[in-house]
Formats: sequence, C-alpha cells, structure tokens
Amino acid sequence: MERSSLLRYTFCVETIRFYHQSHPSLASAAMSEFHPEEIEKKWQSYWEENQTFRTDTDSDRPPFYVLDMFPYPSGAGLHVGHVEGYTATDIMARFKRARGFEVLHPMGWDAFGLPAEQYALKTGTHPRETTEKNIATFTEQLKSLGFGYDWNREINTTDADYYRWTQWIFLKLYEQDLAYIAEVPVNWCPALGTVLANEEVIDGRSERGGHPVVRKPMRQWMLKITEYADRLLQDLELIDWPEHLKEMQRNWIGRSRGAEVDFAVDPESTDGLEANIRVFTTRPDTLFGATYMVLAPEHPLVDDVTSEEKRQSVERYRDEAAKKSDLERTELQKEKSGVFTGAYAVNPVNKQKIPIWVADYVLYGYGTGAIMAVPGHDQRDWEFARAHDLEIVEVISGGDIEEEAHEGDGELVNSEFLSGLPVDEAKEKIIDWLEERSLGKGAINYKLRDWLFSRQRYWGEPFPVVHRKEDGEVVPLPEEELPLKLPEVEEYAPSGTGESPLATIEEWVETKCPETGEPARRETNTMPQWAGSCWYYLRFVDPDNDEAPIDPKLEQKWLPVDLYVGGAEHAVLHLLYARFWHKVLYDIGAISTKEPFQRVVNQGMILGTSYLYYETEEGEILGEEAADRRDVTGYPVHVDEVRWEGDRPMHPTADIELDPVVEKMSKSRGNVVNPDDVIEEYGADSLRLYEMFLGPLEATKPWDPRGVTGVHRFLSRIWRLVAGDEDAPAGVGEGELDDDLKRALHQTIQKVTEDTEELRFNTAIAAMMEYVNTLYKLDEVPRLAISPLVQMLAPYAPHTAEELWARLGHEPSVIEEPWPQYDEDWLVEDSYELAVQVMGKLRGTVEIPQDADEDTAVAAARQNEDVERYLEEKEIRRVIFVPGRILNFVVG
RNA sequence: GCCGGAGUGGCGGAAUUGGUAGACGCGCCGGAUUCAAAAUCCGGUGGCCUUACGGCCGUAUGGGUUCGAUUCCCAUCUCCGGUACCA
Repeated sequence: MERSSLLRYTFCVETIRFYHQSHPSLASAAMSEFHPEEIEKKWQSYWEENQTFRTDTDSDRPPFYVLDMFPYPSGAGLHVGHVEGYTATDIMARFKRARGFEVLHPMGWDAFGLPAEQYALKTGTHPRETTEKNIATFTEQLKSLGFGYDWNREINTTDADYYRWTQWIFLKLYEQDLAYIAEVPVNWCPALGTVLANEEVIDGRSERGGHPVVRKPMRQWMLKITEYADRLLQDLELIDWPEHLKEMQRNWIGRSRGAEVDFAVDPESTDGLEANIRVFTTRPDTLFGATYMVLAPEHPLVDDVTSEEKRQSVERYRDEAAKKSDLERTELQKEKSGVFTGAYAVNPVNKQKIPIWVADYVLYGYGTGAIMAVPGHDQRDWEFARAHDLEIVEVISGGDIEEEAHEGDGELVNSEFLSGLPVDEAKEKIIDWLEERSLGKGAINYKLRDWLFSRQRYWGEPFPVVHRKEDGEVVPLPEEELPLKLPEVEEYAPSGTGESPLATIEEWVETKCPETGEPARRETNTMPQWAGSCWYYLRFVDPDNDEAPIDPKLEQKWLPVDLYVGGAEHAVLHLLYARFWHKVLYDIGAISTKEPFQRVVNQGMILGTSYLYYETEEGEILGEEAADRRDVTGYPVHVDEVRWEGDRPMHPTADIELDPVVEKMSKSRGNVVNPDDVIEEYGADSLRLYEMFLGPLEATKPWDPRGVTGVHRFLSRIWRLVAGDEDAPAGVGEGELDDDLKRALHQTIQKVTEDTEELRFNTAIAAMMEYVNTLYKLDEVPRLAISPLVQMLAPYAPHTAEELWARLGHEPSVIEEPWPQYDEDWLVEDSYELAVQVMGKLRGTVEIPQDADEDTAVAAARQNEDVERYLEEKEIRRVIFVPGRILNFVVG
C-alpha cells in the first residue's frame, strides 16, 4: 500500500500522529473512536476538488439518469422529507456508477414562486436576493449530506439563460395554436387590490387580512392541454409508474364515453325561439327517462329561453351563483337549488315537452354545460326532482325509484324500441338511432380542463409577446430577442387593477411591435411556477447549450429519465404538465422521446411527534388523560420545550404529562425535525442511513428521535472493526475466509445488490447489519471479508466508507471501485434445516442434505422425537414434500 | 360518496409463484467490563399455561378454499392518501 498517497487525503491520520506525539496514551482512543464530524468535511472537499461526480454525457459507458424533483428554495431550508428522497437517488446514483454506468445526477432550483414575492412585499427585499440567499443555504445543506451531484449542471429557473428557453417553448406552444387568451374568473380581492392564488383564499376570504374575495373574469393565457388528453391517457402504458399514480392521472384526465344529444327548445314556450340545447350524457340509454333539463347558470342560452315572468327570479339566482366560489358551490351540496326558466324543450325520442331549469349543480365547465335530467337513474337528478316536485320515470328495471335513483344495470322499460334490452345494448342502439336522424352522436368527454397559464405576479417568467395597440393583435417576439428579461421594479405591490406589478413600469410595458414597429404593450402577466419545472429535466443534460433547449443527440441518448423520485403531492399536476410539454416538443421534432420519466417513485411522508396538552372551556389545563375527551382543545408544546421525566414527556411548567401524537411535520405543531441538528449530533451518514432504514421508501413513516442511535451504532461497529477496539475483533488480518464466512459474504453481496437495485434500502441495510454481527463473532477479521462490505456501504454512508476504504489501505476513492460480485456457488449450503409438520402444524426441524429426496427426508424426520411422537400409532395417509421448503405428514 | 393504499410484538418494520411468522433496529431484562456511571461487548425478549420437557393461542374482525393461509377468495371494521354535484 502506498502510504504517501493516502496521507495526502487523510488529515485524520495526521491528527492521530499529532495526538500520538503529544499524548501517547490517547492514541488508541483517538484511533478507534468514530467521529463523523472529523471525516465528513474532508471527503466532501475531496469529491469537490476531484470533480468526482462530474458527468461526461459523451461517455461510452451506458447512461443512467437519476433525478430528484428539484426544490423550491424556501427560507425554512431543507427538511427531513427532502433528505429522504435525495438520499434514495444518491444511493442509486453511486450504486449505478459502481455497476459501470455513466450516471447523470443533477440538482437545481425551482426558484420562481410566491413566498419570495410576498417577502418582497413585506420588506422590500428583491426576490432575487431572497432566492439567492436561500439557495446558498440549501446548497450548503445538500453538500453537508454528501450528495454526489454534478454541480456544473446546476439550474436555476430564474436565470435569464434558463427562462430564455422556457419562453422559447411558450413561443412554440403559441405557434402550434396551443396557447390562447381567454376571459377566466380569478380570485379577486378588492381590499388588497390583487388576484390571489387558490391557496391564499380560505373560506372565501384572503389569507392575509381576511378580506372578502370575489370571482372576477380577467384576461388570461390558457394552454390547450385538453388537445393532448387522449395521448396523456394512452401513453401511461409506456411507462413504469406505480399503478396508483397512473390511476390518479387517469382520474384527473377523466375520460368518459357517452353521447351528445340535441334537444330542441319548444318555440311555443319562448315566443318562437328556434334553438337547440346540446347535452352530454354517459347514459343515452336512459333518454326516455329524461323528465326535465338543467342549464348551468353561466350557460349562454339562459337569457334567451327565460320567460318574462321568470326573468327576475332567474337573474337573481344567477347572481347568487356567481358570488359563490367553486368551493362553496360544492360544499353547500345538501340542498339542490335551482329555478324554472318558464321554457320547455322537446325530448327527441318521444316528443314530450320537458321543463328547462337553471341550477348550479350543473357545471358550465364540464360537457356542454347543460344536462338532460334522468331522476330515475341519477342520484343528483333524483334529489333535485324530489326537492322541486318534478316527474320521476323508471326506464331501467331492478331498483326502487321511490327510494333512490337506480344507477346500476338492468333491463330497459317504458322505452319503446329500447324496452327489453340490457343497458349496454340499449346504449349502442340509441346512439345509432340518434346518428341516423342527426339528433346526436357518440361522444367522448374529459374532466381535464385547459391549463390556466398566467399569474398576475412579478416573480415569474415574462411572456414573450406584445399586444399591438392599433388592432389589439398578439404578436410573438422573434426568437432572437429572447430572453425577454424581467425588469427591475421599485414596488412589488400589486398595480391595484388586478394586473401584475409589471404594469406599473411604463418604460418596460410601452414598446413597439416587432413586425410593424407600431406602438405595442408588453404582456404584464407572468407564467406560473409550473412553467420552469416542466422541462428542467431536459436542460440538465445540456445546460450550457445556447442553440437549443437541448442537443437532440444528447436527448436521444439520455432521455427518458431512468428514475425520478419526489413527493406524492406532484403526482398529478407537475407530472401531467411536464408530460404535456414533452409531447409538444416531441411533435415539433425537438426531442425524440414520447415520455419524460420512465420510472417514477414517490417517497413517503415522514411524520413527526407532537406533544399536546388540553384545555377545557373554563381554562383548566389537562394532560394526556384528557386525550379522548370531546370538550377540550389540544395545544402543541414545541418539541424543544418538552420537559422529559425519564420517558414521560411533561409540560414545561405545569405538572402535566403531555399526549404524544404522530402527525405531519409542521412549524405550527412544533414537531419539525431539522436535518442540521441530526447531522451535528450523529453525522450525515447516520442521518442518511436512518432515513433509509426507517422502512420502505414509499411508505409514510414516523420519525423516532431515538432511532438514529441504532444506525449510528452500526456505523460505529463497522468503524471499530477496521480501526480496532478492545471489544471488537482484534483488527484486520490477511487470513483467508473460511467456508461459512465466505457463504455469509456472498449471500450478503447478493442481498444488498438486489435490494439496492429494487430500492429496498431498509432490507439492504439490515443485511449489512447481519453481516457485521457475523464479523463480530470472529477473532480476527480478514481484509477480504471487510473490504466488500465497505464498498457496499459506500452508497449509503459515503463518508464513513471512504475513510474506512483508505484506512484499509486502498487507493481513494471507494467510489471508483467496481461493485463487488457474488459467486453463485457460495450461495447454496450443503445441507439445510427442513421444517417438518404433522397435519400442517410445525413439530420440529431436521438437518438434511441439499439434494435429499423424499425418502431421505421422511427417514430423517422420523428420527426426530418431537415429530415421531405425533406419528406413533397413526396411519400416514399422505406425505407432502417440497424440497427446500417443507415436509408435511397427513395422518388419519 | 367514489378511487387508490395499508392494518403483523411495547415501537419502526421483515417474510407473499401459499411452505419454520416476527429478520434487522429501537426499547426493555440479565450478565461482563468499571471504584461508579456512560459507552462498549455477550445473552434473552409475541401472549398465555407449565418446575421442566413441552403445549395452546397469535399477522384488524368474521367466514371460506387448502395437507398447509400474514400471503388466495367473500363480507365487515379502522386508518392514511387522492378526489369530489364531471352528467
């Protein structure tokens, strides 16, 4: 071993020398104790100086792209939930690298967003400053965990060099006719003079100040994601996502088959109005049971059909509905409200005249905004009919429509030519019938709506378009003029008109049309936070390209992302939006892949423990004994203020035992675990290992403050195997491995390799723990037995592994070493313990040779007293022998 | 309500083409070491019965299939996540 090269990197050894010279008696203690803080910084700088994690995208090694959902750099810093996902990907990145892959594992910042702008409003600090400061904190935290990111590829969505391409993609969407302007209602707060995001509105009032919020239509950019609904649905087949995640996307897209049917308005009831009301229904088979119609309050025909005597009540109803937010409309669902318009429509199948109502249980945004109501076979219609005394007709047998609507299967009745048919056939037949007469047609509908793509905010990507004053035309900027930079502003306060603060910057807003040179205004909306995160995974592959968002050759090689890990909160929107943009880029030939993320895994939430005390209405304070009482309110005590009496959590001042409750971590519950604190106490490797050992990656798991000691102890045990300690085996030796040890080693390599590959990190760690326990039983540990263990540990606890690898006399870095191989021959043992049952109950075990046949097994079993006792004087009717598994006697 | 997921020791969890339930860790108990404690090392640890050998019960609950069920089927309960008048 080359000591000199080793010493260049191991200042620990220097430290120990120093100790040895000045305090000879301390040398062995310093040598043997595990002090993560002394080695972690050292190896972090080693990786940085050596550019260990730099990715060569042109490498000949097979590519592996492992990606985290990049964070919004909030002021709160990294939390243990981030650490969980990022550790998982870091393990995979390091593992795949050792397995011979060229690994791309980048990190960046989703840095546009509301909090920085709100902070700017309060303090006048530019969001860029806040963002930079937060990014610095995040970066330091990520580095302190030893994550092996290629920082040369760092992306920040707020950099003009990045959002230049976000704007470019918008221009492409516009060219493809996928971006359009519409009047859409937004949450307008007159008191604050601004538009609020949904999450800023609580119970119809603003989160800040509690001012009333109303819905006001404003000019907005929309993206036609609905045009891609079918492909977004179908291409789910191409990707390896967890089934529940695909299901959520399917539900969100919400494809349903049915028919569109035209109902003519009865001219006699409307002073001769000639009009059709088109409805969408998934149950055209129930057409004969349609006894009334309902228009959504916003439906344009409402005005036309309403009779003079009903006009006043209809208008009043419509105004009421407009005031309600979507939320209120759905929450107040107990009573089905509505008013009669005075008009009638004609049911096309039987020419019956049915009344037309207006009701807000029909949504303008779905289908055609109008329905045919079939109260006999739709529960909502049934409730409405009951409330307003409308006719209910049974057209499908099998239920009791006096009690409730019968939505299930059955045979058609009261339906002329459909009567007698089952539902499925009736659907087919009626659609044909309608199509022959041009009264309707088969149709498909989606729940998915077009994507509201603008915000009235400052801190977002500006739209690269102008509005020409003379004719109001929207004119896109030429590509060469990108990026259109976000200007500096004096004030972050909203303009007061509902427009973004950009509207107040005259010299920026007033411009010229790039086509004609005539006066024009810039778009003052900005893009939503989703925009930057919709394509960042492409940019990581080719972050400095100034010709295109990504070099198509590199895209072909590196996409789709092999493994994408992040929180379940992005299961629908982020993943759907990114898939949509990806498909658009595919369609214009910018990229070659249909889907961005081949495999997605959601890490589970990590829960914290809150400590509650209870208070009665009289102000009496109670402890955990009041947990089940209903007349008390619980209040959390911050975890740092809990006073511990042994293992009893106590109120800081009162003599009250607190009630521990496991729940989502949040500042207000005082139960947040800060990763920095854990690192300080136990080191980064212990934190990483603990989060992985806690349970399956995808499961929701409670954080146990005592649990970290277990994995810390495990690392310390490995450390002392190498460094030596009086209670550990007597140091590392050069001996060969005996057969038992060799088997244990190869079995461990197999288990750790397979579990790591499948992201079963908890059981991989357990296997390494078991192996360490085995090693502790030895008198001396062969170097050949411990070196592979250190290699397997490296993805999980990289700092400790690097240090041990060096101390074992190997060249740094362990990361450069190929993954250890296992030998199949050493996985099987000569003999095994066979479980023996009598009548399915375990009665004993016998040791038999690996290749023993049934006769040998039975003979061995009958030698066993515990087994034989149950077989005596009984007739053996049947013997079930599954080699390697079980031997079962069935006796009579 | 609907969709998806999950219920296993005091706790986190392990084991499913059906085959020794409780790996590994925490906690707890005992021992070694120590003047003592911490740390460390070794051993034990699902419940009940038994002096012991051993037996019985046990994977949310109740049924079923099977030589054999944590695993498959039916019904029920509870919890978590998503979604909510989507015609």
